[in-house]
Order: sequence, then C-alpha cells, then structure tokens
Amino acid sequence: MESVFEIIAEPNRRAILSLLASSQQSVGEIERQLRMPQPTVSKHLRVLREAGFVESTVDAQRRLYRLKPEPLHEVEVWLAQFRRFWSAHVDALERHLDRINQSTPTKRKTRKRGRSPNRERDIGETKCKSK
Amino acid sequence: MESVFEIIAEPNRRAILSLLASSQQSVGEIERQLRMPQPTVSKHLRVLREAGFVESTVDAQRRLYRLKPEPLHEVEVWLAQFRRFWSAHVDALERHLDRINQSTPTKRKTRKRGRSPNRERDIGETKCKSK
DNA sequence: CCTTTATATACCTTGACACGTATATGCTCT
DNA sequence: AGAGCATATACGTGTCAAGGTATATAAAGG
Repeated sequence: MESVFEIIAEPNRRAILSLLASSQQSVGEIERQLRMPQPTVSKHLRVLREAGFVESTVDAQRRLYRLKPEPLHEVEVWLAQFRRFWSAHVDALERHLDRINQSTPTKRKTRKRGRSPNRERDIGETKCKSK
Repeated sequence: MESVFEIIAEPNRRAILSLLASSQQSVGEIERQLRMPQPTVSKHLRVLREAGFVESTVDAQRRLYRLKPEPLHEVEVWLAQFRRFWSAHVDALERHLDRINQSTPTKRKTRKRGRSPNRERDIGETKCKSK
C-alpha cells in the first residue's frame, strides 16, 4: 500500500474521506452512516491513518477521526498537469472534427493518398490517415 | 476494473497519462520513453482506452494515442469537496492547538474527571481530553 | 511473397488486498 | 471487580489484477 492513489482507489475509503470532509466522526458513526461492518471501518481507517489522510483523537472509548488534507493535495497536484484539458473539451472535439473532415489538421508529414471508407475492427478507434 | 480511481492507481498508467499530457504518442514511443515492455504498454493502453482516458488513431502500423480528459475530470470533481482544506492547512493547525490546550472544544456531555497524563499506545494519536 | 516492424492478445503464475469471523484491548460506570 | 460498549487486530479465504513469455494480427517494403 504505497501510493496515495492506491489508497483512494478503494470505494469504502473514499466514502470515509467524503464523510470526514463534512466533520470529524467516531468509528461507530462512520460504521452506521456508511453501513459497513466495524472491523472493515477500523481497517480502512488504519490504512488512511498510516497514509496520513486522517488523524485520530481519543475521546474516552471513542476515537474521533478527522481529515488531514496533505495526501489529497498530492493528488490535486498530479491532476494539475491535466487541468488545461478540462477547458479544452470543446476545443478537442473541434480538433477531432477537423481531423476527420479535412486533410491538414495540424502538422503531418505524409498526406492523404485516397482510402476507401472501410471500418476498423477495433471499436473506439478513429482512422485518421494512411500512406 | 470499474472506477476511474482504480485505473489511475497503477503507476505505469499514471506515467502513460502524464506522457500523453504533453502530446500524443505511439505505442513504441511510450515503450521507449517509459522503459516498459511492449505488452505491458499495450495492456495498460487497453485499460485506459476502455475507461475513456485515451483514444487511438491509426497511422499505418502505428497507433497514436492521445488523452481524453473526461475521466480525469471526474477525479477532479471528487477532489473538489476537499479543496477548502488546502487553504485551511494553517487553520487546521490552529484549531488543533486549540483542542489540545483547552478543555471544552465542542459539545461534550461528560466533562473532565481528573486523569493522569499517560501516553497512548498508538503512535500518531493525539490525546485531546479525558474524563 | 517473405521479412521486418508495430501492436495486440492469450495463458500462466504470483502476490496483494478486501472481507468475514473471531478475538483482544481498553475504557466507563455501577 | 464485573458488565458492557467501542475499537483494534489476527487469521483464513477468495478474488482479481499485473507481469512475463509466447504468439497472433496486420501493415510496409524490398
């Protein structure tokens, strides 16, 4: 269990984090709200704690867990490199349309040599050129 | 292989995505730049493709892969609920200090009944009060 | 055609991890 | 001290995914 990304890959852990985003919770409260068995909660909390996602405070027999944002920030940072693509959604679509409609979308060394409009075998693929 | 988060949990896949963030690449280029065996690249690309992270374009025998941002945007959206914590780093620290210094942090039905300052067994835990 | 290049897939093995069940630890209150 | 609650941990089990190796598919070029 190394990376931050593996930690948040688990749905239950994400649910716990989301819950703690609103406010700190005891194990029992998490258990009830998320409807998962107590050992499961404890084990996930352990993982989250050791990874620095949460910290706990002892309150009598209870333990109150609250969020620590640092590891999530790490995800945010990784994600930042793609941020320019969000706004580029429409742009990308346009460029895509260009690509399939015309023959000189961007820089291309080889250019169209006449191909028949036969389908690809792999779905999801877009034939763009041939030579 | 369901969720977007499981997809990006894999380090090699994240590397591929990062690489594609700069520009589209052929399988061979990815293979060389990331120093991973070709079947590995192909398999990860397959996962990424089926999850909508990338799309491919046929260029002769090559396949050019490029990024599709939608699934990553999904991560961004999930992450948004924690965004207020980034700036709250310092705030959280302050609140924490408050908590360990005073005796009535929030609502508490039972109140202090005199306890000795013995340490917790679990490291990483912060004793905040006792009763 | 046959070879080379590029990419995809099949098969197998291995290891990690999530879960359930049972149990341990620790605290509180009477 | 004993009962009961809250949380943590140990253990056994099944599943699934990642990696390696080998092979299939397909296009290019001589």
